[in-house]
Amino acid sequence: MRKFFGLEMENYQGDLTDIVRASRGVLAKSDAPVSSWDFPSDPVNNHLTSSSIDDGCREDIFGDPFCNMRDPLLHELNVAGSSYFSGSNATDMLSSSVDDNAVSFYGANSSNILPQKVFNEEMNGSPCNILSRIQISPNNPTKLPVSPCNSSAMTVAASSPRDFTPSAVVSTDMINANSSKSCLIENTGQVQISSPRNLGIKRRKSQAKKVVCIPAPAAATSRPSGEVVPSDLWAWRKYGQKPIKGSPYPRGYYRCSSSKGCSARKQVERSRTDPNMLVITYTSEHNHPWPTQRNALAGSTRSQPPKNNAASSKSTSPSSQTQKTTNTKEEQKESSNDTLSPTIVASGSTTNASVKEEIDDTEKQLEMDENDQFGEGFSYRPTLLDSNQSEDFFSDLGEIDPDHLDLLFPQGFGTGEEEKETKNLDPFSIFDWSGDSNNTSFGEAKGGL
DNA sequence: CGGATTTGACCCGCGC
DNA sequence: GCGCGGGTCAAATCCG
Repeated sequence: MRKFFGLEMENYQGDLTDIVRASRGVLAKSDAPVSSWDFPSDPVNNHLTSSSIDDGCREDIFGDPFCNMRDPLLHELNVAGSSYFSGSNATDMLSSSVDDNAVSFYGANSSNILPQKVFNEEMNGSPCNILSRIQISPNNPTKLPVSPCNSSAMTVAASSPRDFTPSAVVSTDMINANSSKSCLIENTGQVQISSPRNLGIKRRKSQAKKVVCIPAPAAATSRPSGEVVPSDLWAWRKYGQKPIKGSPYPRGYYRCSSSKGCSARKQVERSRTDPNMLVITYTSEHNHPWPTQRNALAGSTRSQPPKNNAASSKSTSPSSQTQKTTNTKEEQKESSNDTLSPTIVASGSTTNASVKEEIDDTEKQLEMDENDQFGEGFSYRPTLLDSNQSEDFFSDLGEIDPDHLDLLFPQGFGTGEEEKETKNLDPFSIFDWSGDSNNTSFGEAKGGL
């Protein structure tokens, strides 16, 4: 990353201050040598201190309205992010005690830590998964299964759905390594948002944005088909796609289809430098409760991408033309599946640097402050965990079809009650991954929920 | 048939 | 004022 950062610094030098404002974690990156690409021999020493990590969440200092929010999605991401390190750099995590949950999880059995090389493999775009290589210890309930798939490793630090609390913290260094350089690039992308032009856009939008950088569920180069992306609770409908200047990858535009009239939107695009990374930008907010039955109102997400030639032939976008037959299709499919990878890099509500939120200015900040968190603000509802709704939600989670879980965790994680418990640990379909065409489709997973 | 996806067209803000 | 680029709309199409 150092190397990476050097490059980025050159590219975005003038916007460093913006980076600082946007995310201390990102800022820290400039000083943190940790990188998935240029990993220090002694990651522990080179990583941020745990204190910095803990403070990392104090983005409220920077006016982060999301800092206190409990977004299941973000928690999911958050936890996942931690999990990623379990396989890649767990040692570092343990030493830094980044997250209580993570610690409890990892601390229980550090022997399962994957070698650094595994991490490196992952970060180098190897389609295969750390998770598949992680051994799940039946004797260690806290250690969660790993999903077979993709670049993201994932484990859940929480031992139960209710453990998805803000306490779960992803360190910025975790983010660094976790997010890979592409993610960092996207972080610098934040800087771009801070550019005059982007300021204008923000002004126009007059909305806060939350950016999440996650490993792409499917590498543009390797996954024939069947890749499945874990999803958040919301149903999203794609309403547009545009080629983005300077990026070989198009950006997909989604709006919430969980409820009509919901203004929540998100943008999904691949990192321009690392197709394995996806950048999801959330804008606006949900104006409705969490769907207890995900996609109850939404139609099915297409489990199969449209025939390539059909869409490709129609494509007239110059920049995306070539992508159509390669990355674009996969990306779209990923996007349609709510592109939320378990290895999401960070959580705005807990700490992190990779999830960033942007507020135009103090005025915007005030706007956010004035907004009811459940109304105008991002509705990544904090109430989820303490409301009846949340209970409903989790109860619904308990309805996950065991068959699906079997598909997800063919290796199993023990037997009997323990196994059942494990199944409940994936309320957000975090482990709903499929590495082959015989996938447990997203749609199926949704049905399970 | 309802809902999602695709994609060209349109709108808007910004820089020159 | 014009062009560029990002964001959105909406008709056509696809899919279960």
